[in-house]
Amino acid sequence: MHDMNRDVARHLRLLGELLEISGKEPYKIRAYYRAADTISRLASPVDDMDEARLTDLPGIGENIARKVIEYVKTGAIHELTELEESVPSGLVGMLDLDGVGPKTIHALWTKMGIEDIAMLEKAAKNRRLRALHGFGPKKEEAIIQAVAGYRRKTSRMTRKEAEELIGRIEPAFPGKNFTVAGSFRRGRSTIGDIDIVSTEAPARTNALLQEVADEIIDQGERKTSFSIGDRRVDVRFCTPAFAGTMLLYLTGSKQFNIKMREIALSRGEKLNEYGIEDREEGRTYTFPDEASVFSFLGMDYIPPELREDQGEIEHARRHTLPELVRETDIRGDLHMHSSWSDGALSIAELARLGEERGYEYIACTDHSASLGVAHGLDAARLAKQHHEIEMSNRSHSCRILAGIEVDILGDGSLGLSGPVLADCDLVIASVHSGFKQDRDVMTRRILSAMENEHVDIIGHPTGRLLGKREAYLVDMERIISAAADTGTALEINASPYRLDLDDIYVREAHDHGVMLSIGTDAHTREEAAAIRFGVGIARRGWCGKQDILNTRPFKGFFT
DNA sequence: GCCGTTTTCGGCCCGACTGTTTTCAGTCG
Repeated sequence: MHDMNRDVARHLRLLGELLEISGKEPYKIRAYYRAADTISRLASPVDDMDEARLTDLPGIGENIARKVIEYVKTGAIHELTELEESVPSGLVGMLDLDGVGPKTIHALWTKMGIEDIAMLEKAAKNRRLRALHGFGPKKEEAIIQAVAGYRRKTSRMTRKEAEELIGRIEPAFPGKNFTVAGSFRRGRSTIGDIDIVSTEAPARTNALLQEVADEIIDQGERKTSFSIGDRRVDVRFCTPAFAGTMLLYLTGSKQFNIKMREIALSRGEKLNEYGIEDREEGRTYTFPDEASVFSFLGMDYIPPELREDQGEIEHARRHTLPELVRETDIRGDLHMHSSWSDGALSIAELARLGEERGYEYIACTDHSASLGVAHGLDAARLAKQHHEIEMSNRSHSCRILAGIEVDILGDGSLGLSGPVLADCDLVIASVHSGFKQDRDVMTRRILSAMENEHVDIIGHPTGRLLGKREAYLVDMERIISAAADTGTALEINASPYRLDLDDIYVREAHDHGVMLSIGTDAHTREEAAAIRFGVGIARRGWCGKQDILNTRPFKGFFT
């Protein structure tokens, strides 16, 4: 995300949190949270937006627009600065404790002088909290547990980790009557907790969940929450008759659900996870699947990946949603490594793997020699590799494209010369060094690679490693605009550790008519299956089949 | 504070579960 957008979003959120702890009106607070949300998922920087452009954004009115402009100009928001002076800074951190919310914090602060997590923990252990109205021994114990949980709090999971966790939960559903919903189903690049809808009998499943759970958080006939591996899992039980509204509800997103319920309200209906109640007739309609819910509300089916309240609801009502790319549309993987550099598979093994996966082609894109660590290829070895690729292509139905992943060097030049690149079928240019350059230098560095006539694709364009390394500083607006001008494709790197481009930039690129390519960056057999993650990100970026380079058939690929 | 295929004012999604309560507030998703 753009730094300024991130800063502005963070400050608006903080403003909301401080107002909430101060006990201000909930709707005002919600407005700040919503505005922070909008700005944090904005692809273009707020730096140079005027009041008119800002107020066009959903959830941002005159008041918040002025605060955004104030922050961009002065680096501070006056109202926030004042609030920070009157509210101890440690209180905001207490919001991260499970089961501790703004009302609790307000009471602890004003009635007991508790100002941070350490003070709270001490008071709970000394059994002083039970003196407060509404607090008892169980609440004290819950707070002690919450502090412990906070200390081992982990960041969001990769999708791969989430899949492994789901694998550990599966034994509790021997009948397989469950669907993973939430951000996992929406295809988000990282996952916080796991949400599950199940049509199993609650009593039986609850007993089985006891076996897989590390700790049961709460348990009921309709809903059970537990932790496993320091992750939270929420299970909602339903019958097949109302599985549609239950799945819709638990898939979210939160903003999407709010908007859907507002639409139902405007029709004189009430939407919840059990169905849709016609308030006039007083009868409730139930829906066995999501499609019938959308249909009832006069909308087209919205794929989970689009459910973020980013315009998809309006499109669904006007019947103008795009048809999204599917995994079965993918005809080849455009980014794989072989044993010629740091991969595990030979060229022939790549071809066989491609055949097994039903691909027409795989681009073998090993590293160039300038990256010493990865047994990169120089011109001589590349020529030998091309010969082996030719041999393989004679005997396999899956064609290997003789590609290269060439380094974009610090000054924007490439790790291999023009004539060498000209001999390749496909050239991916990627940044693998000098991540600390300033924004303008990095941006111009990538732009010069895009201007090189041999470069087809920019690999993992922002260089992020999820949960490990932030994206380098780069002006994605300029990159996207240059990609449109030069006809260079931007990669959606499908590795679950990267998922780079981020979906907000994919959507921006898509809107600018930029072609995207999906590549797994696989070094092993197993990693080649990651293509599904990349397709998910493409879908979240509103991409159809026509927007993705590797949905093209082998013939016509080079046209 | 935001917003309008009812509205420029008066609304703002909805329900499960827990703990501390005698009927509900707080938190969460």
